Amino acid sequence: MPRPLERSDTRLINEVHERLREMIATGELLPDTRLFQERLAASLGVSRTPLREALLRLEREGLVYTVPGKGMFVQGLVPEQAGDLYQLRWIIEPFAARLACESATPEQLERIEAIQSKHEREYPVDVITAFKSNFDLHTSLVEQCPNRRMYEMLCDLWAHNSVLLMFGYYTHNVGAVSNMVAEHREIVDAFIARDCLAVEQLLKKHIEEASESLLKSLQGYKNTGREI
Amino acid sequence: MPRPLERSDTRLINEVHERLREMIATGELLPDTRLFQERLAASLGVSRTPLREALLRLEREGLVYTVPGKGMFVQGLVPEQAGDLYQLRWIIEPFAARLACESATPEQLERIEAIQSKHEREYPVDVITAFKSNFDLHTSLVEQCPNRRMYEMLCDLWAHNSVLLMFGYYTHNVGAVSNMVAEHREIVDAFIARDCLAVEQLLKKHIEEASESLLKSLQGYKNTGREI
DNA sequence: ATACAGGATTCTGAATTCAAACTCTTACCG
DNA sequence: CGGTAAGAGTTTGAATTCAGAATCCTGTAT
Repeated sequence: MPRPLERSDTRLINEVHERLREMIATGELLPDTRLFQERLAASLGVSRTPLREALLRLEREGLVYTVPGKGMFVQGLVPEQAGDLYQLRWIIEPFAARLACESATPEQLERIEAIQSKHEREYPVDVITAFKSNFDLHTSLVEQCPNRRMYEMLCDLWAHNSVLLMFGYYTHNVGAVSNMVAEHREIVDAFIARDCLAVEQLLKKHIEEASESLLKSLQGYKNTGREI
Repeated sequence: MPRPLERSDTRLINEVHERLREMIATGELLPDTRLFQERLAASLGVSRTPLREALLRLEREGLVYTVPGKGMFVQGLVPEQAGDLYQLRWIIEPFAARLACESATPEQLERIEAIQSKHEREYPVDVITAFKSNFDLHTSLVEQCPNRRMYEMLCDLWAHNSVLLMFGYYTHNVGAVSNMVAEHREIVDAFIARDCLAVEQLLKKHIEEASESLLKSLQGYKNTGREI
């Protein structure tokens, strides 16, 4: 009997959501940009219906905000929110990484090592690549977390966090990247050695430091809105 | 100058979302119920557009799931997911309660005491009221948490958790409610005494026990779908 | 010149329409 | 009798349309 192959989710909302996330994370859409639905939908080649649905997802993820009768805007950098995000990551991510480490397969360990090696080989790089690399590594540390809901929450936090990294951190203080690579290496080594508690502790410390560094660089940040 | 009064969000999506959450939490819509958009929209007195948008929110909250070309269904009780939810609450909720306790105002303390007293006075009660009471108390403990994103996450977790409580716990093991009331009293007393660390510890223990109790009662649970 | 009023224009929120996918029924064939 | 295929009827996903709100522009009065 031919296995009942499950069809993939071809709804436009997924493509649009993915694309908008990317546009925000890479700075193609700057903070406080007003998102005119007609134009934006046209530029993505879809109608307003799937666009609106994707925007609602992004709203829940904290990447855009709504002003009721007026429209939706790209969420800007509110230092206070940055603190909230890092606090959440600080609580959840190390825990998730420990769980992932406890149930990691050899293939997973190889994958993580590969990502970290690439990360190290390619440094120094442009901001976009460094950001992506960072994202990939943190994602790989938790993607085998057996608590799927926890994993999804972290993905959302990371999507939002990306915006902060792009605008507040790398652009103002790129030197800190080398430090980051070294810290990642420590964590990866612990992970591969299956020292789950060490992974948890190191990641916690890493996030603390990243948070401190970002919040410092956000001092006096002034964002400038723009329209598409 | 007349203060620029900010208009409230009157979008239908909010009403519909709220109402559907309630219908799921109270069991008006049972697990695995298929949600026919036309009929459901009509029964709520709106068109499919705001209904679909509300359903997408619920999907993200984990209360409904989508089968791509087929439709949306009320998320049933997967014991594994119940464990995931409690694990997340265990990590986040005690932390949030501690933060809330640290910055609580006297009015807030009064409010919590009032909710707990009511909770105690009204016991024993029907399942719906007990559930609501429980929800109110847990919500009140974290609603002053300065990390708003954390608070919102907990709201989502609680909305989903409500479904579990309604179907898996109270209905099978109502006796445990009295135990619950006593544990809540301990936590409330610590909160009012501003013993923030005790609040964190007690809540952690409380969630552990609730989780254990629920997972036990879910053993052998078999859910039965239904259509509206 | 500036502030305000009024109307044209644009945009959102919601309803409706449309096309494609899915489901259910029934009829036909092995 | 069981299985399969055709087609009618639903239902979804997406586009379009519509009404009301917000914005912008212009003209007038101070």
